[in-house]
Amino acid sequence: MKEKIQVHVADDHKILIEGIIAVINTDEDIEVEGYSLTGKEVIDWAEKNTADILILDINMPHYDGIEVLKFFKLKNINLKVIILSSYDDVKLVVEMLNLGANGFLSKDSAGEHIIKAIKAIHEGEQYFSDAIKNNLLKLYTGQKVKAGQRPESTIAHSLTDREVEVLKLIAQEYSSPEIADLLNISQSTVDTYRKSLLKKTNVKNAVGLAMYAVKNKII
Amino acid sequence: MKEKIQVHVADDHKILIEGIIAVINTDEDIEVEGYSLTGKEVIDWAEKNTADILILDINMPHYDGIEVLKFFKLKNINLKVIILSSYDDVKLVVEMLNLGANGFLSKDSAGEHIIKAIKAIHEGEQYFSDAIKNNLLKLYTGQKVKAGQRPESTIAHSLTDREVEVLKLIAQEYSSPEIADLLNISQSTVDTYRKSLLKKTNVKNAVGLAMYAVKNKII
DNA sequence: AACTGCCTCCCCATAAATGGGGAGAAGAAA
DNA sequence: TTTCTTCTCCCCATTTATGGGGAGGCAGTT
Repeated sequence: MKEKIQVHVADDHKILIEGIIAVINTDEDIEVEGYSLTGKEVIDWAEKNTADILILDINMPHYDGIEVLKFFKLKNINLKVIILSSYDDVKLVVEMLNLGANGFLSKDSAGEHIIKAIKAIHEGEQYFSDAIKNNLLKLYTGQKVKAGQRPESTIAHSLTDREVEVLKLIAQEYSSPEIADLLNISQSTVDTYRKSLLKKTNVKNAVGLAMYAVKNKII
Repeated sequence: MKEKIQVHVADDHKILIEGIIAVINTDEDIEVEGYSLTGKEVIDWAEKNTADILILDINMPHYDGIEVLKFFKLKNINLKVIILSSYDDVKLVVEMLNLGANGFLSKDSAGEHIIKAIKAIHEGEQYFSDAIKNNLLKLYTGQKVKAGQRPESTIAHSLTDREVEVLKLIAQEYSSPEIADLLNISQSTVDTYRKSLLKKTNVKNAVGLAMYAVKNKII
């Protein structure tokens, strides 16, 4: 008799965690090792414990999914990660793939998909919700997304630290003069960041930046 | 032996529904009658079927929670409704109370709270997540929120149809000249709407309007 | 008839945002 | 050393957004 696959679940919605646990418990080969309610809890947990697979929500208080992945990369923590997402945002998927995520599940998908995803990823494959897979294929026409293969990021023009700082403040309704004040830099500099943010994110105006920040869980 | 309380669950996240069903099944007095994945499904269901209590997500595709409540009011459908919310937005709570919602559960709350909420509401009381209750009390100091009582809305300066139209376009990155074009009105008029929107929503700028639109599920 | 809410448009002015360009300093990477 | 990135700041100009006011038309209510 083989060992059960150990899974850790991280999501800020307790009800959802309970649902996932209930679903996973219907399968004999998988076991929920524990759960975390915030990104901080995940990081604390990962420093002392381990599991085979982490199911990770991208939207959590105190360090979101992306920051958790960055932490793992930094600390060389090797954990297979399934991203649980409300969004089928392709840019986000690419960024997370580059950060080491192994699969993506939309919260819309039925519970049974969790089981499939866990087993596939445990076997070293990748797993994508249909919606996400389709979006990916549209982007990387000709490139197939299958086990062991990872599409190269072409749009990962990731924002610099300072750009993210400014973006956060823009999304919080601050004007350029106010941001300049808060960051102790000149308004010209803030405006420079505005321009590069508009270019990099490919949106039209500050509203678009705010929406981008929301979608990408920057705020 | 008394009848079980019949509950219908509406949420666009199947996993969450499964979680709620799993939780509810642990209680002997409650039974899940069925579920819906979109607002439209809820409305279709409500026209032919009934239950004691509806657990309703505010954020669903094809008619969101608020529109479902409005439909119930219009059709005089009397169903006790528990709102399942990711947001503790007070304005939203007040609006939904006025539309006939009986209780509010944050998705953050543990599963056991669902049971409590269902039973309380079935007894004719109201039920609020702690976070929501606290916010409400802050607003209506002195007014107690308990069974049979419903706080009067003081901030329900609900937006007019045209204002909502403009707001939607603002949140989609359109500028005033563009909106004027789309709605076949003059830029001056669009700017007038911008002003009244800023006043009514009490935000600072277009970014704030966009965020308001997101929070209040207007887009 | 008087009132009220909503939609529409205009005047004025200032503040803010966008779009283009250039450029220096510091530090990391090659 | 040279190259690259990031952060910083400035010039220019135009377009948008914000803030204040007023006002007519229209529909529905009292």
